[in-house]
Amino acid sequence: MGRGKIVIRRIDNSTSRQVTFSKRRNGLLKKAKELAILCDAEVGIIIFSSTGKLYDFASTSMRSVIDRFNKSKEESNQLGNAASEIKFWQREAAMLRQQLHNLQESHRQIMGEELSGLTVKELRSLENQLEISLRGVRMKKDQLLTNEIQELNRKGDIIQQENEELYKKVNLICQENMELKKVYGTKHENGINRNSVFTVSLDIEDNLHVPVNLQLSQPQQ
Amino acid sequence: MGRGKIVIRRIDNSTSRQVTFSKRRNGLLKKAKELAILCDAEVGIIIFSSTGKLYDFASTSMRSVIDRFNKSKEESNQLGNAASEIKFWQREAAMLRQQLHNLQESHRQIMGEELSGLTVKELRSLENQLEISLRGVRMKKDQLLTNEIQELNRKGDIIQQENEELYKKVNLICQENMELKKVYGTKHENGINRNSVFTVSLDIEDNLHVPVNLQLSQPQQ
DNA sequence: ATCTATTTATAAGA
DNA sequence: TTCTTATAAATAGAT
Repeated sequence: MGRGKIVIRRIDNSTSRQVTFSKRRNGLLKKAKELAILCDAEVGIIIFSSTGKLYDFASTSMRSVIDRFNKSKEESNQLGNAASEIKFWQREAAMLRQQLHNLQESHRQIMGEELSGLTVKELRSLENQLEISLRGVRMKKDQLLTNEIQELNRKGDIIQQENEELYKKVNLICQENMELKKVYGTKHENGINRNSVFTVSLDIEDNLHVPVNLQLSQPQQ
Repeated sequence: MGRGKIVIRRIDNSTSRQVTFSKRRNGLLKKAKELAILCDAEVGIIIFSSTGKLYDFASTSMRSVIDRFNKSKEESNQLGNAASEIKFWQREAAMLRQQLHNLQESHRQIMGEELSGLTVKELRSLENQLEISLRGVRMKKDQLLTNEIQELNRKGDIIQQENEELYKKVNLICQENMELKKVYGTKHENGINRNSVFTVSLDIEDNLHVPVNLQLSQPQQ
């Protein structure tokens, strides 16, 4: 795969050999990673260049790969006198790996992947489970939203109440002002006081509508 | 590099995964051999399929590769150092336990349990995922049922066709019998032949309705 | 390193 | 598993 075909034989030119090594090594490692991911395999690669430099890849860990290799090669323990504690932890890890694998499997199915191989009955039970889950999630969500609405309504009520009290106070003060004006108004007909009171009154009436609307509107989000 | 581009992600369909594993494993091993030869490198590859089957290659010998690897890593704690190996497996187990724990958590949530602590946004995403899963499961189930119906219809058709042919044959034989009776009938008026022929004809007509009904009825289950 | 003409690998389909 | 074939990917050789 290149400008020309080559025969598989040691490359004589040391520079070309070096370049090709670098390119192909990367290719090999990439493909090993892909194989591990695509096919859910455990892969380990060890490469020593002709100059002795080490390059390696392991989809899990090299130790795990090599240990598994040794175990697989001779069902007995050839690592020599492996202490029983090592054996214990290895079994522990194997057991956990198995559990993880099983859970991953069922998780994938729940997520709607890997459905081939299931019977209609199994699919029906899965469907049922998903419906139950969906109901649960929706109920929880609705509850949260309802709580939020209630909370907003409560706050709205408080604010409205506050405003009503303020409104009463303002009216009271207006009244007081009127009384005062009646007493002192004829002395200053230039209207400065009248105008300022009028403006304040308008502002307050505008603001009073806000909390009322707040309570009636649907909380967004 | 194929009829279509693929993303590097675990292949869901177990059959395709198996086929791809087989193809790519061969490709990887071939490239490893080429690298070793072309570039005068020492290469070792260990592959475990998802079903646990071992495939390996070593340009020299796996023992040599692994020994060199261990030496190169300059880990005094090679395959022999028990203390470090125990530590390794303990760490491995802890890591796996953590993974298992995380997956269990998310699995519980997917199953509609343990929903407290989730925000509305998270619940919405969960709901969405469940809907997608449910759609997938239902699609798969419907497909299986549809296939079953098709298969039943196909079988029904075949049986009906068979019966039609049998019906034709019977008619032909009846006709023949009639002819024979015309010729020999006057000689034996005791009616034994006539009765037996009549009975056979009735039976066959009864049977003929069965396959027709079979094809029209909806397959159950 | 980067470019690209070619070869090679392989995805999809029987 | 093995074959075929269209297409994607790797890479040999050049720059």
